[in-house]
Amino acid sequence: MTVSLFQKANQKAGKRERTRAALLDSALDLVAQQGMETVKISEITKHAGLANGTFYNYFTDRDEIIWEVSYGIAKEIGRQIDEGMVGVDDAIERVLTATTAFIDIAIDQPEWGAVVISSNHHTTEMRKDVTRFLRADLQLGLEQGHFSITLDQYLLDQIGSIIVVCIRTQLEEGADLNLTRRACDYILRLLGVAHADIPELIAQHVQPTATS
Amino acid sequence: MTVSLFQKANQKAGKRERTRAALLDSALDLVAQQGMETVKISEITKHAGLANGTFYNYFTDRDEIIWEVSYGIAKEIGRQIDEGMVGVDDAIERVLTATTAFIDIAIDQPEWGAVVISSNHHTTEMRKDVTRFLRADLQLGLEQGHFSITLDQYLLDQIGSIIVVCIRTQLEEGADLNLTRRACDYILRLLGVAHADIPELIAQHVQPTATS
DNA sequence: CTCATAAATGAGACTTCTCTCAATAATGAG
DNA sequence: CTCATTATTGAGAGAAGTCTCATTTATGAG
Repeated sequence: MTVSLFQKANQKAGKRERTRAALLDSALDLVAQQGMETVKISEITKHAGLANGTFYNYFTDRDEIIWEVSYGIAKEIGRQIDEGMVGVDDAIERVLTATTAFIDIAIDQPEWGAVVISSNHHTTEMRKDVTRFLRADLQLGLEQGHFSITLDQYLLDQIGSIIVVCIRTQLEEGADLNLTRRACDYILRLLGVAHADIPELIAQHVQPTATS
Repeated sequence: MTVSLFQKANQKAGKRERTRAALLDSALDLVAQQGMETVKISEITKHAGLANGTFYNYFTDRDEIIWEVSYGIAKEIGRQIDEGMVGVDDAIERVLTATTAFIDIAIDQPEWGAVVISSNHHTTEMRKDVTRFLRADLQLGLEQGHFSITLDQYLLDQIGSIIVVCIRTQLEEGADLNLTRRACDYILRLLGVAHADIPELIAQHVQPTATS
């Protein structure tokens, strides 16, 4: 159940780094279970197998660690998405690839999905971070003549929100590839892609295999 | 600044009803300012000009009053929207009318807008309540051959979420009729309305006059 | 192995609320 | 106006956390 996003590459780092990562991973776990609002410091330390006071050797307060958890996840998801996009040149393909990758990651790792959803509601900053990967692809699509849109943060928020609803629904009701396909459909409709072309485009890109 | 949704028709009711309504209106005000999570009971009573203990003559705990506030608003918005829809027969017109009315109400009365946004995130029940007015109109649109959709809660959530993003953006950045028009545009695109028809449809329905 | 340094510990002082209740005040029917 | 009923009051007990700090424990360079 426990993932170790922060421990990851730090196995051989000094004790200080390892304890810090243990606290972050513990916080991630708890945020996943109960949301960002209600996690208690005493829970984070207990769940990490540490004493209460240890927390204060590493973070000044609750907000600080919660923010680092969110940001760490956002960066990691961005990294994973980029990984799968190398060599994809067509803007529509890029949008579909990124969207399905994003949703797959969030569903495969519900801890992250929960954080993505909370962050999206609560901070404009995180929202910009999460939608940044889309902006360049939409710009490309405009240049390639695929889209009929006004490209600004409002549009990015609307698309991000389609993705978030898709993730939230699957987290609540169970994974369902069909909902991912429909999210892709809705996004292409929003972007003004010709209605008749959409089914074929999606069929190619949303295969019933999960990400690695 | 203070609205009196709950006091409204109760001016002549007994003292009990008036105090209860005062607490609800006070809670509404505070929820609007700081969200549903952080409102304290002691704040609600203080802001209503009552003593702390009075709260417990009317509600058992925080959740109870917060839920009543949300639900009261949802019902009132539904009522106001229905009011403006009498005699509108075409499904597309109905969807546009309801959408713009909803957004206008939430922007005109930011207290309500804030609650709508919070409720949407937090309870499936409230989400169903808020999207109920749409369901029948989408069914009508299917029968009239206007839409190309699968009509279920997922679609309703996606449309609701477009509206919520529109409201959130305007609450954060100031009222902007253009964002309302674009939300309508996005919704019609989502519903599969022919791209070429949309501008004209929207121009008729989103006038630069606010609701009554 | 030794020892200076760094890390971890957890009891408890503090803070910030919620909720109770005996005492007080207001209400309105007769 | 009277008085039983109903509503309000606010002090304080209790619950649930946060954060501090003197003390103990672990680490690893020499």
